[in-house]
Amino acid sequence: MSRAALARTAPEPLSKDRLRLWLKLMRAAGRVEGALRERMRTQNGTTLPRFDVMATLARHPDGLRMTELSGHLRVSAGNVTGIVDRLVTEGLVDRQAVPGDRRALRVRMTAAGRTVFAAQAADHEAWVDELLGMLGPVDMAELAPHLDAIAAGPARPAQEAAS
Amino acid sequence: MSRAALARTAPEPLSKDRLRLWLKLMRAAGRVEGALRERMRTQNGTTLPRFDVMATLARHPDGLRMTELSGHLRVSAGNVTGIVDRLVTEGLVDRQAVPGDRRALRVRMTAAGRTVFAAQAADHEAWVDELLGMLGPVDMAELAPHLDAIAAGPARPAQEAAS
DNA sequence: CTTCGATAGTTCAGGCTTGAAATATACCCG
DNA sequence: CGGGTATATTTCAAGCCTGAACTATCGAAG
Repeated sequence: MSRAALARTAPEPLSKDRLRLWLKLMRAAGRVEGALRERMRTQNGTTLPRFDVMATLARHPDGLRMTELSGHLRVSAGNVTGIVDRLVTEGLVDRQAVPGDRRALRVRMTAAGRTVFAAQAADHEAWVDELLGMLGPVDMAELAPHLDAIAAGPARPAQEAAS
Repeated sequence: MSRAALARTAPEPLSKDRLRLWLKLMRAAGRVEGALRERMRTQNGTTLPRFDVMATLARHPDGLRMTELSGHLRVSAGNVTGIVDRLVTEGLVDRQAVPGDRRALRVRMTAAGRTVFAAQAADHEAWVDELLGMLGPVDMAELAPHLDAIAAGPARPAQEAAS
């Protein structure tokens, strides 16, 4: 078998391939993210993390607690505190007490925030459309499941995976 | 049929699809990067950026100038200054004058750096192999060209590019 | 030789990010 | 009720990262 023969001369090329693929994945994500960050900064005077918070809040008109925000964005709670602080200073977002729980705060977009976000989101979508313009529907259909699989993490050793 | 009908009510779903794909790409890269960062920190006492610098220097035994390092890593020159400073403090790397040019510095791994890096690189490869373990050769062959295309950036329409 | 634009590197302010410690409040159990 | 554990949020130190300003040197053109 060529598989076995290959294995004899090159014992484990697969892990090297995965390393190379990881490099490609990083470069692809980095390129798009870098371009988006730079445009957000120069053309919209904001940052990607701020925009991400706004985008999350836009999908939740009733607001989210800090913890929920941190969960949706997959960043640390302490980080969200700082970003929301800045958005509050800019008047795009506000924090309100949560009736039943004096520990918690609900973050919501202000009216000004909604207006500003609408413009930013339109630009953002156009930029992504441009930056990923080389991908047609077929390409995306091919990519998406793999990316989802990577994001879902390695398949667990049999027994636990069964759930 | 339903395709055409859909297109009539939703004229441009493609940019939304690209947005969704960008989200998936970010999540995939973020998941792997986060896992690698955490393991690098807890198990190797280092960081991904330091590791990246070491990995680049490992491929260039004669060393690289700061500018070359910054170019290979695609990060700003100021950033590289800080990371190399820390690696110098740790004794993993050193800076030497470049004979013909008194502005430039050549950064090279020390003997200690090579030893430390060898262990880190082995762990790193194993972790990537695990984190991307759900991808077989066929999956990677499918992914790679798309990722390269994204990293290469949008193809410019020939005419406009000229202006 | 002098001047002047280009290049190598550092420094700096501002912002993002994490993990850990600190606060304050909630909830549960006896 | 009281104590103990868990949760929500903030604070902090350390590090990463960028873009811009700054210093020093180079190289070429007079």
